[in-house]
Amino acid sequence: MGTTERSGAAATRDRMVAAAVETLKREGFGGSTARAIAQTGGFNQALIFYHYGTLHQLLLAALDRTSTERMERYRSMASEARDFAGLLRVAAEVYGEDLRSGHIKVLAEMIAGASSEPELGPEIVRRVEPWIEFATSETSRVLEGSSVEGAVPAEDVAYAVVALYLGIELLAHLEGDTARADRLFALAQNLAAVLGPALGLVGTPQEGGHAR
Amino acid sequence: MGTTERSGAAATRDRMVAAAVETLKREGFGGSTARAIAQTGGFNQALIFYHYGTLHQLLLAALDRTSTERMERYRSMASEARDFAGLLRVAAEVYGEDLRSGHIKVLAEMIAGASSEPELGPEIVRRVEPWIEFATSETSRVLEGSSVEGAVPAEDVAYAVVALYLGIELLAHLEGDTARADRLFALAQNLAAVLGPALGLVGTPQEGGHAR
DNA sequence: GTCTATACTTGGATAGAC
DNA sequence: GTCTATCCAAGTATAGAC
Repeated sequence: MGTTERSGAAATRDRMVAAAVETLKREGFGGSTARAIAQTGGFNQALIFYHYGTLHQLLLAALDRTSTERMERYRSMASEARDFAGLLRVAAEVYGEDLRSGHIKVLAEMIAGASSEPELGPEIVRRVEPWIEFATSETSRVLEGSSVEGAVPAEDVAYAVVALYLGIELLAHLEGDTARADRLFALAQNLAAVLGPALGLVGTPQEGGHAR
Repeated sequence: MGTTERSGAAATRDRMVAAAVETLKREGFGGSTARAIAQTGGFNQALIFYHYGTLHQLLLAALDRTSTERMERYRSMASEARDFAGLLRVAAEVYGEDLRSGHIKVLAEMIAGASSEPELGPEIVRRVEPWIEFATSETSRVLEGSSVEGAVPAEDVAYAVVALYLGIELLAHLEGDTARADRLFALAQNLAAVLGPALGLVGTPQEGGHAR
């Protein structure tokens, strides 16, 4: 039991969330109508309203699922990295998965879509915050003891990193091309190898349990 | 004459584009319906189809207008800057204008909205490319003669910069807060002051005529 | 809990008067 | 060239049968 499968209701709700995620990735926010999602999942459109009340609730549930799923992945990724370069290396790997699978696209689409549905705004803000917090704690860890600690506020760097991720998603999917994004991570790793030691950046994120 | 005002047709088309831009900023892609735009501009909804054929064409015209307008501003800004730090300073200023006025939001919304309207994709790609090219040429200029030239491909940096701009737009408007973005530019200027000289970054973008 | 049928709304687009 | 009126498609959401 749990979130996997089961006869009846829970299993259906699961399938519906999965269908919503897939539709958001493929068709974007504007293309994720109740009818489109139902067709993707092979169930009836009316079920969405029976189980979730409104389409927005289902979309938010979809965002919740990808968000927590990926957050786990990013956390375990970060806990494995031993230094700054290693953190960047695994980050590139995990982000590569996202880019190709479209997980972050769900977030970007929901953020952009929120402009036309004001009621979604606050709900989405709540779901973006954990990512900024995660990026902040990883950044502080990397900066700890470095020569720029104090001069570089971790929150600001974290904000930039999250923004960069979202922007890359937008561009990569627009052009249907992930090669540039891949090269960007390679470049970041090279720069890290050069600049990191010079600034005294190390970061020892493996001390576990530190999760916010 | 020209793009400013005139009796009749040209003036109306101008008002329509202006209304489309304003609506895109305020309501996002999904909220920019023909009816919403017409109401914003105080003209009749049917006029859009008379003058532009389809709503998409008007939206693309709106993107064209903001895009070329802002490109001029960015170009003249860049040509005034004498070194890397100066470039960052004026960039912060111009981007601040954009952030508050919502000019880049139009671009971000169109990119995100393109997911659900496949026909828009190629048109939007065409309108994003000049920005990446502009960022690329500015980046090469800054890197020229520095110690990292050769190790740092200008196109990749430019891609990252454009992505970052788009991402900041999404986040800033979601949270209705431009303070973080402002601090980010302040931070970038501090880092530039420290790292720039160390890497031999200078950049002398004032040699004019170098456009594109 | 799931389906079919349908009410209601909104939006893109066209026709035709002025 | 601009307006009113209207058509038609697509969307959210509900009612009611199974």
